[in-house]
Amino acid sequence: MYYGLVDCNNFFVSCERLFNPELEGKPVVVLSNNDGCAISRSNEAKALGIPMGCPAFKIKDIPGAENVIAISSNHVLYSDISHRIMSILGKEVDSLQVYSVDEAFFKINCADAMDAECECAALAEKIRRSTGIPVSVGIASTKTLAKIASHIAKKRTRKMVHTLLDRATIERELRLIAVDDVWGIGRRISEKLHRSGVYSAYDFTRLPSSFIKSVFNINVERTRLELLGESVAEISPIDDKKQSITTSRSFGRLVSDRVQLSDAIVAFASNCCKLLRSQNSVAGSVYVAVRGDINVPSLPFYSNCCEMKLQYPTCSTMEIVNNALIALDNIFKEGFYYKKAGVTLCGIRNAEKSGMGLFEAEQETKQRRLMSAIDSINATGDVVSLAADAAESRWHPRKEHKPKRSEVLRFYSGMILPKKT
DNA sequence: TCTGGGGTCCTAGGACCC
DNA sequence: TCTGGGGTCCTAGGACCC
Repeated sequence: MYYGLVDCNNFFVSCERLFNPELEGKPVVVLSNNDGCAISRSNEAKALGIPMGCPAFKIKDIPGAENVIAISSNHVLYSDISHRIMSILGKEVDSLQVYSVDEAFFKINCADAMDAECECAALAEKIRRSTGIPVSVGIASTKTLAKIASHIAKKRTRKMVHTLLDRATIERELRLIAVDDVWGIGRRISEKLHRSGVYSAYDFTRLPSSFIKSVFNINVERTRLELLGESVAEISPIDDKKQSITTSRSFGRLVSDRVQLSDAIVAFASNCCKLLRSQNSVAGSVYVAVRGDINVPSLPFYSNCCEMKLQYPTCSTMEIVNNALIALDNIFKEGFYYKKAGVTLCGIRNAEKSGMGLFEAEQETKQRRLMSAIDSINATGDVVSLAADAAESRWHPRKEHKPKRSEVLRFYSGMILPKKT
């Protein structure tokens, strides 16, 4: 049994190219919310040296990057295409684990590596043909090695599939890979590893287990075992329910007005509640955070947060919005300029097993009926953007590189994308 | 002018209980 | 006068991911 990882190539850019074939072969970046920074780059943009997360205003200063095409992100579109890809995968493979919007792990029950490679090549081709999105597949004996294999397919061999099973080959590859690039080793841990003279993934595998467990934690040791071919990260069972739900945004312009900030909090909290109800859950607390802009040294910086425990677990927009506004009152300070705010719902549990008293349960059921009626009325709208449009608030994010809506619709209606049921 | 948004998991330490 | 030890639960903060 092997592990496979399907990874969509330059996913957001590839999605945009579906609707605008003129973007093929050109350097393209997709920008984050508020057109802040690059969050997806075409191979041509990567070749120009535009790093991931590069602030949008710095891109034009990179030599050769004057003609880069920048596009405001459209996450609704990307999520739609992602669902289509995952549903194709779901029909073709065993035990699919959707890991992110553009990645999924699965099990391969082939007798030998050759068969596995053929099967995965057919799978990648099927996805490309039916969605137009190019993907890379990594095959290995553990999930961590499958990640490395798909990385090699993307960056080095430029083939759809790469298999990493032979022990000697694995060792050779691990010597070439920086420990920083291993899945599960982030900035902090790699800094610490560097201080111990560990730079390559291979060096990392040579460290004693006891050292890693005492200096780091069990997850880092698991990563080491996975690199050595011992599978300890299983395919997790599919559970779509979120344990926390966040809506947060950077604002288009700085906001100092309490009413505008409240507008944003109401919209964010409402959006969280809509998501909460869509997974049939209730929340135990609501957490509100606000912060200034650290990049404007001339203004005093302030950031704060406040969590409100709800009287009983609920999915009621009214209840949650009220508490979010109380939380905002607790932390709002007059005279400061705010760049970002967010609302998070915590203590999420199943609505049926929420452990409420009889009275609370009755109240909650009434609220839930009312809310589901409102949800069906609003089924087509987006609470966050509706509120923003109505108030024309300063906090509404900028999207100056948005493709014309008519173009997207025209492509969209003729496309392969699935109808939502 | 201008630097995203949304998640998960682990751990240390405090509170509390017996 | 004398002031333990161990278990469990919760939470804040840190680290990671895409």
